[in-house]
Amino acid sequence: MQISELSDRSGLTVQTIKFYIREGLLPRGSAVSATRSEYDRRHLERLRLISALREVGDLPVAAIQQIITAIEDDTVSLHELFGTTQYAIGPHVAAPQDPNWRAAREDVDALVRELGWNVTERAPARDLLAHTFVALRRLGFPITLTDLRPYVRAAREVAEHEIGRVTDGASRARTVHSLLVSTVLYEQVLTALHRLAQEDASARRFGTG
Amino acid sequence: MQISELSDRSGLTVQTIKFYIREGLLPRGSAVSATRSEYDRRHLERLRLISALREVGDLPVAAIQQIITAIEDDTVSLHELFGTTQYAIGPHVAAPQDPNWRAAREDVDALVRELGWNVTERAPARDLLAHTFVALRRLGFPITLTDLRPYVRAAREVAEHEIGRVTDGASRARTVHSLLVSTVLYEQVLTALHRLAQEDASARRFGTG
DNA sequence: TCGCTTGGATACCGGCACTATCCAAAGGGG
DNA sequence: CCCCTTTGGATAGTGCCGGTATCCAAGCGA
Repeated sequence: MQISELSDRSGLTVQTIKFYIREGLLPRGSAVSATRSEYDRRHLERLRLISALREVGDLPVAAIQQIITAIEDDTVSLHELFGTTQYAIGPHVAAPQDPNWRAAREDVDALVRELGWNVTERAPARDLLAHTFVALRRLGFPITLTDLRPYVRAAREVAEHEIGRVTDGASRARTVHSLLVSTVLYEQVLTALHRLAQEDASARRFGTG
Repeated sequence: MQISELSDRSGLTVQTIKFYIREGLLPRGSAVSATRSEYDRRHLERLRLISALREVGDLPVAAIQQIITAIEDDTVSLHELFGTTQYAIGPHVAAPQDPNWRAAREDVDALVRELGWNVTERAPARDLLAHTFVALRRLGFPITLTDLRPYVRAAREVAEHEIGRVTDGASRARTVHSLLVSTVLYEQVLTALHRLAQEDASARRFGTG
């Protein structure tokens, strides 16, 4: 198919597709002549993946580029791809020497150790959690490990479910999509349901009717 | 205190503080002379709140502005403030006439109804969830209500815990902070723990050691 | 033949969250 | 009292990001 058809079917403009090619998110079509290239189903699927990661997952283009690079390297295992995705998602904070921050990060590391979770030292999610600790404490809402218990429980159950859902038998492409979907997209599902459940709880507690 | 001290204590530059005043996130100090204003503890607390919502919650300035406006209006109830926050957080999607989108949104509405949740029709989280449905289906990963069960359970438990934690006896300012913290900041806590739990699950399932 | 599409390159744009500058009018230490 | 710094307030500029727009030469196709 030509780029115009790719555009129609993906819902993205030709310009945007060219942009994604420039940025290395999408491989070039196979050149048929100097002014014609042929695109196939995989290009379309790739574009759908990019759209999902951008529009739903809200990932920056640069992060998607890193993920794509890992996807296209067949020597990258599923777990390594997972790590790449986590790292690309961020946040990327240069650890400040603020003692409060250091203490929070220490608490996070202790928590992970206590839970026995097998998580990289560099996982940005550690920083994200530490960041929330610092902010909570600065606002005068100290956080303790018992406060976290319900969150840990919920996170563990949901994560277990997600990783278990990754289809392992199919093609690598399919499996990889399955993994990304389970992590990036279902994170949004959890967030959305969390907000809805909060609103309901708020209505019951504070609502007037 | 003067603006320079406010700057030191909040960790924000004088420029940024002035910017927040211009944007209506922070009230002006009480003018002492043409070139001197007095700031107090509330200004500092406000700045800490703004920083938390910006840096940890990743809210845009415009969203924080809406929340602040609601905070400062004493006639706004806690539940209304909650709604304002949810709305400010977004996403703000102009519902397209795409039939897939309509169907997804219908599914979300049906789910909310079935759960008996008391949630506004306009809650952006409905759109967020619908958005994920569309993306998942386009990628060939259809989603069913049973898939959602673990998420619903987790979301409900955590939300219940959060709303229950909102301190109701203290001053309005304190209660309001408590509510915002419980929603915006703990959303990040949940996200971070979710990612960590996923990495652990991934390590166990796909890890090499 | 003639208009439309394409590949490829380059330039440009709008939104966002600051950041820099400037000015006149105070402080305030020596 | 002098002079250096700080401040309030306004206006302009910056850097990043994710696209858009434009242009050109080279096909394609009716």
